[in-house]
Amino acid sequence: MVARVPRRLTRRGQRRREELVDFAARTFASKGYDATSIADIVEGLGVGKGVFYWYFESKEELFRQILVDAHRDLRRAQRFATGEEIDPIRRIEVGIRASVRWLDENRHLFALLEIARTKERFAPLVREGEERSVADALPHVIAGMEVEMIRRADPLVVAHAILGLTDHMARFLVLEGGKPAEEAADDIVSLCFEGIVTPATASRRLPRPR
Amino acid sequence: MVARVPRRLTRRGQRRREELVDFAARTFASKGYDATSIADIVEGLGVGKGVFYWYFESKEELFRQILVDAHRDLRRAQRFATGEEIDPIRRIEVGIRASVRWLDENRHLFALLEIARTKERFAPLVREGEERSVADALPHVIAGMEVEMIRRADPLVVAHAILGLTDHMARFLVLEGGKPAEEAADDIVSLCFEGIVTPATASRRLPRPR
Amino acid sequence: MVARVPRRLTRRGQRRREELVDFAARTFASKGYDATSIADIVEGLGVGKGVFYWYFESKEELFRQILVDAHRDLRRAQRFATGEEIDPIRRIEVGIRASVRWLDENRHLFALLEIARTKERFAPLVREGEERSVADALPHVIAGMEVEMIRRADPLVVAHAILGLTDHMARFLVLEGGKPAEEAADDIVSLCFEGIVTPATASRRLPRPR
Amino acid sequence: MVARVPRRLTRRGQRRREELVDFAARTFASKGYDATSIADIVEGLGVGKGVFYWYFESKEELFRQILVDAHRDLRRAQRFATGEEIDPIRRIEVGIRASVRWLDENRHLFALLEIARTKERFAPLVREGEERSVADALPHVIAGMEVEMIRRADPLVVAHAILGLTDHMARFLVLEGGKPAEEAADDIVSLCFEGIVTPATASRRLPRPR
DNA sequence: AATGAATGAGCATTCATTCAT
DNA sequence: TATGAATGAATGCTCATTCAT
Repeated sequence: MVARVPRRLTRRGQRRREELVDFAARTFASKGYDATSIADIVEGLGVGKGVFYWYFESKEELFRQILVDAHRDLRRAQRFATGEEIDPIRRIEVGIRASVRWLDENRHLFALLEIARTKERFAPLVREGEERSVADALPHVIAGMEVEMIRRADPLVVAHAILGLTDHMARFLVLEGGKPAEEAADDIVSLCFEGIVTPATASRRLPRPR
Repeated sequence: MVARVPRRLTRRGQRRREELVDFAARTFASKGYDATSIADIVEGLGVGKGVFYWYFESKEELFRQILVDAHRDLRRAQRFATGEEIDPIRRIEVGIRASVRWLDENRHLFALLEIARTKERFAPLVREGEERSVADALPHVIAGMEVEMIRRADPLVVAHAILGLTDHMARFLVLEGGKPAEEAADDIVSLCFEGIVTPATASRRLPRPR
Repeated sequence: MVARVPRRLTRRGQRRREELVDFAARTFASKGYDATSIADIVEGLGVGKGVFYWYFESKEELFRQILVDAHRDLRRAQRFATGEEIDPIRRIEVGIRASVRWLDENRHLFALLEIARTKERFAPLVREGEERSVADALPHVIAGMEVEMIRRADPLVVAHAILGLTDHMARFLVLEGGKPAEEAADDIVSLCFEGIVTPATASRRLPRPR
Repeated sequence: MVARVPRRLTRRGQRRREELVDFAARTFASKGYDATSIADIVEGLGVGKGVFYWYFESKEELFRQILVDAHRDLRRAQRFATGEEIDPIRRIEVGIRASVRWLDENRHLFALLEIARTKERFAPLVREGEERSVADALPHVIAGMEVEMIRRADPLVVAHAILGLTDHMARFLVLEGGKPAEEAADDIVSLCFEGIVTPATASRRLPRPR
């Protein structure tokens, strides 16, 4: 009921806690949030039920924790990758590549985000994380427009498109299609920067049909 | 549990059944699959619990039913729209527009698909529907490549990219952003066909970084 | 979570509900509120756990229900008894006698009230019931003072004293001491109306000691 | 579980123990016995759980301890007050005053007694304490009867009536009504010794109604 | 076709108590 | 003496499904 003081943990306690977080994340990812019971988690680790509640206030809190950690980790990966680039297009590109690599290496967390997105209780958290990623990319998009490298349009829309396409194609190519992350990233970068039509076609845009 | 013969229904029975399907769909969409109980559904309609099990074998069967219907409906909308076009690019474009319109008009079903995608039990169904939509689009993409209107690449990848971008941007622009469907469709079509970089940049692709 | 519509019950349902209320009341009275589990109640009646929640929203709601019913019943008994009396002293007397009789006949409810009084959640309910009983007696006390039959003092204090003494002595004499209700009532009436000192002593009150 | 030898405590240990008893008493009084967990107590004092079980065998033992201590303390207060009086009526009066004062100054213990009275496990303890208080008062009541100061009646009944009235009115006037203890004691003494009817009425007792 | 009633396994959570350090 | 960690039975409550009428 009352917000609890975060426990002071011994080294042993910290290890336990991490064990719980990791195992729970994988279980949530494979069975879904509702279908995963606390019993599943503690039995999977061979510990008593009380252990769970020694480390977490509730199932919900743990899930939230996992989400926040995942987002922080993804963002860290993106930032680390883009750290040294100057060229705005290049920055975006390495961002995409870092994302695909992370999604490949943390498939279960990727799945978790999808799950969370569909739960009213967790959706805001996911959206918030997404907005932060978009916000990270936004300056590069704007910079790209200023130097006429990126077509002038609503930069927010463009940034979102990049993220959405990366997400969707990473799932399709890497997770479902089994393509190596590096190659999938090539495809995604291509799609983003070259578009899907030939230059000749791109310039002869027709009036809105219907 | 023996597989049950689908009931032959009177006209009144059919109306009842539709009522159940529609109300359930909306409830599933707003509360989620697990959080929606059979009681929620029957109480919401002011009928007894027996009614539900008269028309459906289980909660799962109902949900499956809803999903299949939704996909059939979406596909019908897409097909109807593209019916008269010849130009492959144009066919794709009207397909996108039809999709966005449908997602706008059937927001709850859109939400439902997202939910289903994250449940192991229903994911194959959604994926199957998606594959069918991709398959519908594929010939147009291939045709576009043959007449050099679409850049030569794996047509499956291209088709998937179009669908993924449409989905993602429709959610962001229409559902979350409140943009009118028609304008959102303009944006999406633009993104698909013009890409996000200026023509000058598009041609000077750099080597893969890192 | 949401306040539930009271169920429409069939005759069979009503009987079940009463069975539950009665059995629960007796169990609560003998084991206490916390020590009585829902399992105790349903197992005692040989029914499934769901039955309980078909009729009641929660353990707390049931307990509250029982308390309110008990108070209503007690008050009804008191009112019925005093109905025809005119003399204010006499009205009070028959009220006392009716209370003792009720407490004797509903020992388990008596115990329940004591239990409820000590639970923060239920105490207001009990206090409220008590206040109502006091309010019922108050006019008689005031009338008695006006005709110089009752010593002039704060009538609220006097009314409370009568109730408190009745309660306490009924428990001591009837429940713990096994005295017949009628005789216990005699004692209580005596104590109330004759006080405990001889008339000679009563008039020579000394100054406050210390 | 073997009965444990009471620990021999260092001075520091004794202080710790008292701290626990006092804090626990206040917590039990405000939240109730069942609702108070060992965790509440040790966390409230900022110590580990082991501490509790170092000083007490169980939650129940601690509660029992508190009850016994409370009774001893109350009785000591009563005895101290009546110590010098000779007049039996006066002895009773100072006893009442001492009780009210103690209840006022130890509100949480008062509440505790009420709680304990409703728990089968602890009720005998409370009853025992009460009987002891009654036994303390009994000789004064008998003496009062012998010198014709107190109406001849069952002295046990009279003694119980005094205690019951004191308890009930102290709660109503002091705890719930906020009246100063001294004034409340005046009221209670009045009620006890003067009764509630006028002398004229007291003598014309009517036959038992009904 | 439909209703109210019933079932019982399953779930998240609590907590007195014990244990290793 | 004291701590953090662990145990596991018990609890209130939910819910898909079945049944009698």
